Amino acid sequence: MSEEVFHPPVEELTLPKVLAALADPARLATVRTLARVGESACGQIQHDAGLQVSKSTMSHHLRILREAGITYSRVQGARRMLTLRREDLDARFPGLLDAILHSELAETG
Amino acid sequence: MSEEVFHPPVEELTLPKVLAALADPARLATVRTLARVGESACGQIQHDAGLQVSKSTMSHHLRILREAGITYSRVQGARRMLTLRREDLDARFPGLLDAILHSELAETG
DNA sequence: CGAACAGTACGATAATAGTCGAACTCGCCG
DNA sequence: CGGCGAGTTCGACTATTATCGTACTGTTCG
Repeated sequence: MSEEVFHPPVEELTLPKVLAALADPARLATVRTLARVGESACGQIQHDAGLQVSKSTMSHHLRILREAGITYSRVQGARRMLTLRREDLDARFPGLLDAILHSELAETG
Repeated sequence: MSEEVFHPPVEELTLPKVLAALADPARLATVRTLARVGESACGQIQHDAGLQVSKSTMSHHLRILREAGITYSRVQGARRMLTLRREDLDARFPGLLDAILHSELAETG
């Protein structure tokens, strides 16, 4: 009801899509940041994650995450507040998100 | 010593590369098959996984998996015998491989 | 030896993905 | 109202990826 953008239902999340969404350093950093700070807005996430990309590129990455079912976005005024869809991800791919969040040391190579 | 092809050392495995390698249905099927049957040769894996691609495409996918550090390949006669690098993956990304292998129901969407 | 088999390497092609800047929408506030 | 800030959308460009067929290397076996 209060949803203003598309989010795939939990039963439609697919492993290839989720993995593809996470297989990008910028998006991985985004997910880690979101896990750390909880709910946050696009620009704030970009800042907190230290991502040096253009606004449109950031928007693109956030769309990939959202359409893969990794993040949830609610509109609050002029902002989009994002959260991780932890429960949905855990329900569909148990242990996956935790494994990724706990592999912090291995992200850059 | 007996290695005849390149394998990245465990400390050089990176999460984006591993996730990218797994973010493909054909390669995911390959990994699941390898987890199920243990050691197997390229052609046999392709058959067991039910992959309908050309030989060169299969070879390409197997190279991606090997270079991401997901599989180990040893030469035995005319064949390459492949195994999952379970221990290395578990050491570097604890829980990741298990999470992926246990998500069998969610692969196709 | 020579044919069949296992797999790789190469080159081409088509599709996908990442990046940006500019233009746009919407809400907020002075 | 008018401008600013937050994001999205769009079009262009580039780079990467998936796929294939063909040619190749090396192995096994009749």
